[in-house]
Amino acid sequence: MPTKKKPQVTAAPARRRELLDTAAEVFAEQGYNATTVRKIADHAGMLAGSLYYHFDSKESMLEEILRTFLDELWDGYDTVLEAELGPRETLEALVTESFREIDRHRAAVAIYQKESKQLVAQDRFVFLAESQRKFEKAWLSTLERGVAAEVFRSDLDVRLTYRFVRDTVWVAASWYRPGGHHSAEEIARQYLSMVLDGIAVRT
Amino acid sequence: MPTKKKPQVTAAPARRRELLDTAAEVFAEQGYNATTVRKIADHAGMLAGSLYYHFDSKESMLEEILRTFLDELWDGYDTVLEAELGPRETLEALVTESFREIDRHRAAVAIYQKESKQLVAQDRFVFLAESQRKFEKAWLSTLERGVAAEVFRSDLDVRLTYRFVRDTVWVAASWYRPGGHHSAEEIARQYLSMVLDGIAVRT
DNA sequence: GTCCTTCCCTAACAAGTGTTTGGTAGGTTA
DNA sequence: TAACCTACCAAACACTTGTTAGGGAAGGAC
Repeated sequence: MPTKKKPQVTAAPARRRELLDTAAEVFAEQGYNATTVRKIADHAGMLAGSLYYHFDSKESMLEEILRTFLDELWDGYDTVLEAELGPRETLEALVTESFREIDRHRAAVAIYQKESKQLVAQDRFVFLAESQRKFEKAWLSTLERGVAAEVFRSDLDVRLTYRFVRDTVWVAASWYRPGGHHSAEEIARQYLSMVLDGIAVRT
Repeated sequence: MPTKKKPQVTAAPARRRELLDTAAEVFAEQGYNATTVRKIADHAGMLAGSLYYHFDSKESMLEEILRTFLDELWDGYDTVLEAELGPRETLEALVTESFREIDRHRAAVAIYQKESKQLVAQDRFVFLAESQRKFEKAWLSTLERGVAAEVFRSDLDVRLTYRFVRDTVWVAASWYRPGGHHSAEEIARQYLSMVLDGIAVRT
């Protein structure tokens, strides 16, 4: 009774990565639901059925794309958090790191932004919810530390501030294009300047 | 040769409005493509085919939802712009007006945010592109006036600032729920405070 | 009563969906 | 040469999709 053999997930999946990249591109551009496996196959220069040699399902492609992105994101975030910088420096580092991730995983970030809300309800995507909780905890505690240390304003609702900073950073993925006018670091610098000091002239 | 009669679009469409509201709700929650006409019909307590007594197609529902929203949005925006306030007061009024629209058209705004990018390519949704141009012009000129009048900082990229303010405001629709902790005006006030003066303590 | 309009249902349609099955060309190994 | 593995194709599958055609119940107009 020979079980069907699939290519090793753990082994070096050169072609697999290629296909995931093109899939991510199409998902980001057209939306997950509007993307048919035939469109993905078209972009990859093959037929729809051939994708199933590499992947179990369309959904498993999406899962792998998001997992890969979040794994790398948390690599960066954890490094920042373990450095135990001051609140303001932590915020600056987190924002900068976020823009670097947008630079590296533009498509995955766009997909995450658009689809995560509907995906978290599904069992196979619970890891999205876990990531969100961890994310919120990291940011909220940084903001609260800053308020306690009197480097961030205390007259603002912290949760509102959190959503403000979070959204401000990540929506950039919807218009950011690598190789554009500004580098990720330059955008991070200006964003930080706006978030920290505002856009009004100081009087 | 009797042409098929559809209910008058111009006449008072009480039921029509109801159906559009529920459709908008489902579109916003599940995404346009993931929403089937059967789901909409379910939420409205009827069968899928019955929707076609009121509407030509699923797409025409979406169009009417977005058109209605944008019409009301520009009613508010035009009123603000015609008042010819100073740049800072204009920005404050535009932001406040935006949050009021989010309060009134939460579902439509969420749909707009998620789908407009893919819709503008279609002929029947060109009005989205026109609105976007008008929108960008209104905001950019306000920001530029502010820089010239030295009420907004001149060391920031104006286009970046534009996207910053724009996104900052509209993504709120993704988490805002009417009847929550803060009113639309209260959120607008705090957002404006952050955008204008930043979240850092002034030293 | 009859007629007409409004609003919905029943039942089906064709097109498109994700997925499966069996096959096969080409390279590698024995 | 023979056996085998990789990566794909060809063709179909069951199901869901948006949409349509015909019918009928309720109620007001005449």
